[in-house]
Amino acid sequence: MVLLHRIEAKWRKAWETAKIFEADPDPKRKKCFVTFPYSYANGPLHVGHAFTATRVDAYARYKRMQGYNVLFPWAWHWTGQSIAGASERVKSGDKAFIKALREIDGVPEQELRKLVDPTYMASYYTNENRETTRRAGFSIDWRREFNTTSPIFSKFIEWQYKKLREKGYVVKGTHPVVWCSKCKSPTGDHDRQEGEGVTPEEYVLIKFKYEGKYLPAATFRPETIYGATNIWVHPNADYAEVEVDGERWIVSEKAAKKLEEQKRKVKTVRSLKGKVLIGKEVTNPVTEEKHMIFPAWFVDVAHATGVVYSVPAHAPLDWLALRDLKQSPTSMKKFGIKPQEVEKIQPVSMISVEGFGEFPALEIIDRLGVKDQCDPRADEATKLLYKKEFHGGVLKDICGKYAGKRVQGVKEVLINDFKEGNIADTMYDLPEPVVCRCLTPCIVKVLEEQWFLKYSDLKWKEKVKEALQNANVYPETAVPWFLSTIDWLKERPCARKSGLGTPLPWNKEWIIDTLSDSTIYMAFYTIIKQIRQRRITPEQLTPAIFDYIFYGKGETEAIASISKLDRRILESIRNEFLYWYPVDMRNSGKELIPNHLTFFLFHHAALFPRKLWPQIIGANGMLMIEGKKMSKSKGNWITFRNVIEEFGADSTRCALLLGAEGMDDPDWRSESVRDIKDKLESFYRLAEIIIGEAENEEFGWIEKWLFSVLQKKAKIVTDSIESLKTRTALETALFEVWNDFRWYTRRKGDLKAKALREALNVWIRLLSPFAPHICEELWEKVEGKGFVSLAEWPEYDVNLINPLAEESENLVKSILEDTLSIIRATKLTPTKIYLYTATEWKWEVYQKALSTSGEGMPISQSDLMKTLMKREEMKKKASKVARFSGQIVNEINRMGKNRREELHSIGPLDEAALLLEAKSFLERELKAEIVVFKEDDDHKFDPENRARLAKPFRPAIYVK
RNA sequence: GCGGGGGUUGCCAAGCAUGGUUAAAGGCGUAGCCCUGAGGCGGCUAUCCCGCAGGGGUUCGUGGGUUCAAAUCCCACCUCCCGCACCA
Repeated sequence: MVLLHRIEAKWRKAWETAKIFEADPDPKRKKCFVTFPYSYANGPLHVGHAFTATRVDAYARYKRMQGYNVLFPWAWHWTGQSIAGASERVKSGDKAFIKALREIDGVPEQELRKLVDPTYMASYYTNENRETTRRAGFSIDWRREFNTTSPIFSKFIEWQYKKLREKGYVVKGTHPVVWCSKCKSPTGDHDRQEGEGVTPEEYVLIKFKYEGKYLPAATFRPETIYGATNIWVHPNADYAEVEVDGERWIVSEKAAKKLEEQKRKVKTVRSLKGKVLIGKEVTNPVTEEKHMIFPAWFVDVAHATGVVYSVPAHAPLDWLALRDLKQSPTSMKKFGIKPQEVEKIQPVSMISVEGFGEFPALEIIDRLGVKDQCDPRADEATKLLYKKEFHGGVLKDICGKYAGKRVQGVKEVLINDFKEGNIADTMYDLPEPVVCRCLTPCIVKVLEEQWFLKYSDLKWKEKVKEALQNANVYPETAVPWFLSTIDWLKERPCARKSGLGTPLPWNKEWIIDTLSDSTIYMAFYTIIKQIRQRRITPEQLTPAIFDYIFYGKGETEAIASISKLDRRILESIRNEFLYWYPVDMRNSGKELIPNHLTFFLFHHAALFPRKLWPQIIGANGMLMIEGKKMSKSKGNWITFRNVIEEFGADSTRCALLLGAEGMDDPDWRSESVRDIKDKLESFYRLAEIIIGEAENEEFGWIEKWLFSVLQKKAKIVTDSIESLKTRTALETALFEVWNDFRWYTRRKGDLKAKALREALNVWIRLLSPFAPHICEELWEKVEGKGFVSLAEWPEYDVNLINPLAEESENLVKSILEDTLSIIRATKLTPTKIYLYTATEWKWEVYQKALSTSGEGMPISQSDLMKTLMKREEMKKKASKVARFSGQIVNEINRMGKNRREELHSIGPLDEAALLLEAKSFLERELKAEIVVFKEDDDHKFDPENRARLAKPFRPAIYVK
């Protein structure tokens, strides 16, 4: 462990001193620009960040070794309200929060009290996390670091917004939000004490006419108005007559207050109790029928208007309430209702739905056995029927112009028609209570003068889809998710009134939404270095300058003089942008697909020409901790810093990458990190031995074999990293290659060949994107000069592929395995093992069979025989040939085409020679004498008559 | 509800887009042996079941189907996880 830490510190320093990760434009080299979504500076980096970032770094390092001029920059996200919120919690002395800071984040006491200042908090974590990032060994160009509240960055964001507005992508409008009247701000999910996931719902209010006024009854099912039979109000609740936008409405008092928050002009005229309304009549604005107002205790005045209309045929609660009412004539008298008024009310059927008769509500009540309106199953019945009728319902003849239409299809149309005819209005409300963390019940507020990004714009969406198609997405399974997100996105509010960030350029009291800071900021990385080096001030960064840099717009000379900039500087910045852009690879957690990554595409599509759109987009799973989701409250929060200190950077990086790829969620287990650490240490020791022992120039079969399989492994690693399959890549580079080295060592019996050291040289390079420090140290030992970080990536070399060598080793391996299997099955302890290699004519038959089945069609034994019998020598032993060909036809047919071609191209093996070569190895392994015969050797020892079982690639065995 | 991704041999996890070389990579764990003063590390062997000859049998969520051949293709079902907006 000490060793690993020492190595890591050494190379971290060496890289920084040599500045090898600082990337400047170089027209002679291909470039590669990779980015990681900057982390939010309200806490320490955790192992989840580490997983995603390590994937980016491994890719960056791999590309750099391939000769690309790689730029991997890093920055810090300070904007938004989380940091403000967090320091607020410190200020207010939130005990649990402070405890977490102290114990999980490891904030020292003297720093803790300074965190009441949000800017201080952001810079505190930025410093912490920068150090963590350094220790992780990420190959970052630090000259381009910035945070998102810097004045220069703000200028860039302002430019972005001006452009978007010019293109009509930023629009003004209103928007309903869950609102806390005490905090005077929207109450997001994380700010809630109660009501997680609850969003404002739009209710349709059917305006029943009542004495020159309106009684607006709230519903989600306005189509049922054709089945209305009466109105329900709560007799004991408080209602009010109010003036709403010039009309007289009667709604609950609570509803009146809510409407005020929803951009309506509301003036209370008088208060009244619900019972005042009972027994009165209203007019159905659609059917012009008269309905009486009845009392109902299920009506909740805290919900929408506190007025509902009754559709007993299709709404279980309405039917139940009506039935309850009919059964208690006394209560009706109390309200002055004649029992016959209730008696005469019959359900009106107006939706036909499969599986139900005239009155679905009645049927479903029977089926579920609902007792009365207080029975909790009443709710279940309502939901069930609603779903049924919505998806499968058709409106009946009494439904006017909507008759015969499906409920699902006609609903929107009907609502619009009703609104236009002043039959209906709408209001927002919360379907379930929401309580703010400050314990205030929330309401819905319609925010005015809200600014929106018009993600609903169909032309924009089309362009984004092009951008998506233009990019390679890894894994590909993420594509449908992107597509559905693009389709689903609507107007999105893009400015808030609180938190850190850039004010809207045309309305400074609004602050630009934090997610807009992360859409095209990669372009900023390409220019910040020079802006800083040239000491350009924020004031100089006018929109015209950005237009020039990003679009090449305008006369260089003129633009330069207005901003008091040297023309050459301006050109140089423009060129640097053009050199690095587009983004070649951006990778993030999959949870950012529905927001950040899609917005990233939206804004690029809107602001940049096609050739500057992103090239590769990667998404990965969410890190789990010992099988559970990481969360501070569960206490399984693991910081990146801590694991680096405990296990070392290389072990951490490898353990993370070996966890998962694609969109699978990797699992962090401390046990497996320890294993990886041991593995790396043991790899290090093995490498040292190989380096130390290399002395001779041998390059025999086994060396050829090693280099051949190494090529294949290099190819797998290369192809895998290329498509961001980092797990496969590392698994191959570490374990699979290791197994090849093991087999070599075992076969060879020593580590003295210089060729082995050459192979190690390749191995170190294959591993270095993943475990860069340890590989750097070994590179120094094996190569003596330069950085492995800049060494040439081992490309697959087809000239080193040696099928014959591989097949020879396969032969030795399978002899060893088969013999062991025989020993196991027979429980013999052999003293002598006889091997019999197949005779020549069998090889001829075998080759013939391989070649005639070349086209991938199965061969038949009879066809094979026909071909073979053309030759006299074969005819002479026709029965033997027939028996043998029968044995191999199936086996060959079952091979893939490639395998057949490969075996055919190798031709007959000199198995006897190969086995003699491997004799001492086999004797060592099997602890018995090995004797090799040819099948047709007349002097062979073959008491069990096994020799005749020999087949090509499969010598017969006799164990004694 | 809508949308997305999964269910593989003790565990983690490949394979599935291009069906056959797959009882199914690799890692971990477990057992035996070797190495070592001991431990760790390392090496070998085994690890679905059966087997005194390299073999046989039964497997890849469940149930059907296509095919000479299916973990891989088709259909239905069961089941787990994730996202759903003013939060980053």
